[in-house]
Amino acid sequence: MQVAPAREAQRLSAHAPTVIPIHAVTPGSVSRHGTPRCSACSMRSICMPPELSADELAKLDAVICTTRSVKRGDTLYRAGDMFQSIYAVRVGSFKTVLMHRDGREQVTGFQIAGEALGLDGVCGGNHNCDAIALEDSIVCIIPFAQLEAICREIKSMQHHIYQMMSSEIVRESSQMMLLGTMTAEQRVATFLLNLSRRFKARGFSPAEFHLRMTREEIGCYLGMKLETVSRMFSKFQRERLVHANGKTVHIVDPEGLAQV
Amino acid sequence: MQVAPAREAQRLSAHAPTVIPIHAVTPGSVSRHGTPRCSACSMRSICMPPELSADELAKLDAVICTTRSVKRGDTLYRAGDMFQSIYAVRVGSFKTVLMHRDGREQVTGFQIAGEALGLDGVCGGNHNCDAIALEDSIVCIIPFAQLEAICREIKSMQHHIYQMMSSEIVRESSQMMLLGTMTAEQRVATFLLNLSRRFKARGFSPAEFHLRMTREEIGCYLGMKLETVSRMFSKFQRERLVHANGKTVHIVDPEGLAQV
DNA sequence: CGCTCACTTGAGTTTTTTCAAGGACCGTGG
DNA sequence: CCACGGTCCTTGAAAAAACTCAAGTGAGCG
Repeated sequence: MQVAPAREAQRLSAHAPTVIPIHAVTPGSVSRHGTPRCSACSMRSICMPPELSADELAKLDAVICTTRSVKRGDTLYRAGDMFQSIYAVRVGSFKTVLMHRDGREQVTGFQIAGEALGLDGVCGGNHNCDAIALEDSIVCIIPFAQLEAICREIKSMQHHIYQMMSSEIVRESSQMMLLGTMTAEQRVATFLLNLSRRFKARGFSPAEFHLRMTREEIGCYLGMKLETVSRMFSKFQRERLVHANGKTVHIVDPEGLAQV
Repeated sequence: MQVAPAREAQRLSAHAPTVIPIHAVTPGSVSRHGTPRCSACSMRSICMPPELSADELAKLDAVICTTRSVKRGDTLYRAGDMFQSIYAVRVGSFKTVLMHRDGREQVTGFQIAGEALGLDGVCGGNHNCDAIALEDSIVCIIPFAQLEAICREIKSMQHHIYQMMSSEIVRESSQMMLLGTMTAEQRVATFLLNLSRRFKARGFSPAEFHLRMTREEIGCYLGMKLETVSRMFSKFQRERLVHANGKTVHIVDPEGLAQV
């Protein structure tokens, strides 16, 4: 079920754990990652506030000067690691996993291109969860101390960072509602529609996409067992709401799915 | 079960939805709320970074110049209200409630004295949930635009606000883990221990306290029905872990509770 | 003093999990 | 090119957990 990474990276690049102003990404631009400068980055409209001057962009370029590749299955950071930077996913996708002492695991989010990682590390100075690449991925490294300095100078950047963090709070609230009040069926439907919406917002098909995560990871995110996730996929298939073949998903009837 | 508000307000004043540096509050100081100036506020050590100069405090005083009383059951703000300020609970306690179109409700947090409210409003410019007082309460009003201005000047304030927001992200992650992976028994145990810890951090008894929320609100926060909450309380009572009489809770065996 | 609201408890039902088995797909190496 | 091993996915049947419905109790308030 693992398809060519380059194409897949693009397909999946439209989550929204930390809400950032979202624009379509022209296909092809995502994989062009030789330029670590924000001023030349095709994803700038996704990561950054829109109203930056050339002068302000230059300041950003001076700070965000490195990227990092993370192979599928490798960690970008682990819980307990010292916090120094936040990250913007440039290519690929990640999951963040919170681990309890007794071994219980909770996937707290899936992040794709244009989305932020590591905001949980600001408090306490250590990362709070593991960030693991779901496929070969590339992130921009944004040293937080320097970002703070920029935010003291550029009002719109300051506000943007506050908005990013607030968006993450809101996203997590929604996920709490999902976990606290929805049936297994509703959770899976909501999950698929959320993915769909994010893909659409990036200019990809909202109806057909590939999942980079396993049924187990989905279950771990939605608070249910992998078998239950699988049963819900089968149920939606019987009801002609979704056509799923392994990790390939085709949403046939989005309205029907929303009414589940 | 509603006891004299003044005493109760103090008892409950030790949650930690948005983690803020926590110190004991000397009894009596909380209800002395005629002074809306941070420089003279007995809770400053809870709300503010410790290393502020007199000059910096003066700037804060100029901004945080109003408080607001909210009667039990009244809303501090509602979902959809325009966002202008964040709030610090000075006296009393609140719940934040997220409502789905179909009527489903999720309590996303309980906030007590010294804790922040409204950070979810930064993104989008509107509040995202309802904040409802669990008892007669008083909040400090902190206009966010002015707070941002201060943060551009005072580095430690800037970092403090980032930490507050990050703490809220971390708190919500933990709640997702609770909702996603724990049994009803574990959820209630975790809830009680969390309350206990927060009370203790404020100088109140970690072993004995009053709940300001109903079983239904607890259930709504923990993703279960009120009957299930009640059964867990009874179970803990039978097992001599907790002695509960209505809203009065006595934690008899914290270690045992932690091992549930 | 009576009413209402919150809480407790029991019995039966529903949902989800657990355990188990089998099948599909992928990458590897012969 | 094909066989093989591992991982992932699907499905069924039984068990466990939580919910629903229902009844009854107790405490605070007007």
